[in-house]
Amino acid sequence: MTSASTPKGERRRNELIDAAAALLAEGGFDAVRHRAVSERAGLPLASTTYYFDSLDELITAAVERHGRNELDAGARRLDELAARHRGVDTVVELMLEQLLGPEPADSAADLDGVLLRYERLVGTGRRPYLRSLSVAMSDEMDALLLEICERSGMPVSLHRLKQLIALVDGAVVNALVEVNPEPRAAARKMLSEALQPTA
Amino acid sequence: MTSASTPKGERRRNELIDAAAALLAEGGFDAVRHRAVSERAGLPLASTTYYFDSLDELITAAVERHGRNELDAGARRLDELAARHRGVDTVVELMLEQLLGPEPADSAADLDGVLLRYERLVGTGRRPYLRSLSVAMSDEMDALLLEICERSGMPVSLHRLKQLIALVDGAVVNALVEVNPEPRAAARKMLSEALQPTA
DNA sequence: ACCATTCTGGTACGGTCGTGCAATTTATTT
DNA sequence: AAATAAATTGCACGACCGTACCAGAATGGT
Repeated sequence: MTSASTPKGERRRNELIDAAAALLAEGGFDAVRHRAVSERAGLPLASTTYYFDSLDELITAAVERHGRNELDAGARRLDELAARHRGVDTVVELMLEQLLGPEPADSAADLDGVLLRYERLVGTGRRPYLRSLSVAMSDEMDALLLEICERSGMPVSLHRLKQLIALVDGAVVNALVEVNPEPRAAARKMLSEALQPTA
Repeated sequence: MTSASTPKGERRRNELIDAAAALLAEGGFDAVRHRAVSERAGLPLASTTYYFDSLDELITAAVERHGRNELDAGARRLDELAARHRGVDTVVELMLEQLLGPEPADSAADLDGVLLRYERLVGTGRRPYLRSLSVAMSDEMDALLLEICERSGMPVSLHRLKQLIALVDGAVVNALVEVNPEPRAAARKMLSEALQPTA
């Protein structure tokens, strides 16, 4: 069964997705297992196979939930963003917050969070069933970023935006291998330089 | 035992690394397993645990072998590269060849090859034991690319080079999620625009 | 009341995995 | 050739995995 039909069933199914999304955020794709999800949700193992035809489907739901949470948080931030001129540094910070999530106090936690976004990108390469979902979420992210720039008096074309995103993503994946990885700082530097009026 | 002490042992250990590197290139990190490696090398299962203390050590050796092969091939290409002025398009192609490997005729094979490079980058995030190795290989790659630009009459600073690499890497990881992924084409476009004298 | 459908959860099967270890083969020394 | 040491390997243990199965409980329509 791929979807529940009673309200209670729907609630349980939902709890499983929440648990799966949390595991995904903490340990990546490999952490999303039937047993781990069911234990986390406090539900029996068999409930995971009852509500999801396969593990792939469960993972898909977890990716969607996690992405949706992030995009919603981004949209909320955007709602509170007044339209006014902003300096480069501020815009950079807003974009990073959107692309990498809000910066946690613990820098190790930041690494984990950042890691997942890029595991999702690369992991989609070996998981074709995630493609359409990933594409849709990327498009939403693009729209959010466009709006941020717009409202900050620094409008950019979609084309230019994709350059900037590539710059951030590239900076991050390269920073991930460093002995002391600070992907956010690396991305900040790249983005800041690229947005500077001119050098 | 982490290293063999007889010539024959050294040879066998070497065959295991070759097999592991091949599996890595074909199926990513998850494909490097004791049993798969031993079968591929035509050696008994226990030989993998005899020559390598753990799977991590075997994976490390495979990553090193694979990276070394690629860097050596790059160095060989560089040796045959005469110093003379080249157009942007040509330099772009040379850089992509270095960063993503030579373009195979089969575009599906290209995807596999490209995927691995980025699995390695992101995978290093969750495999700290690969960090120092990955850093060293990245540095070698930087040197190779610097030299390519130099010999093509288009010298760049290390700082600028890192921007260009980030651009390529970012374009690739974003292209990986597309319904019809053409990471090389996406990277080519980005890089070409960035190197254009000015628009 | 009934019954069909939906849901629940305990359990087990067949599989892959990393790894430890005793036995065996091979090499070296006496 | 015998004794000793080193290198090699067959094998199995325990863990974890996805998933199928099925008896029973809850639910909702009649």
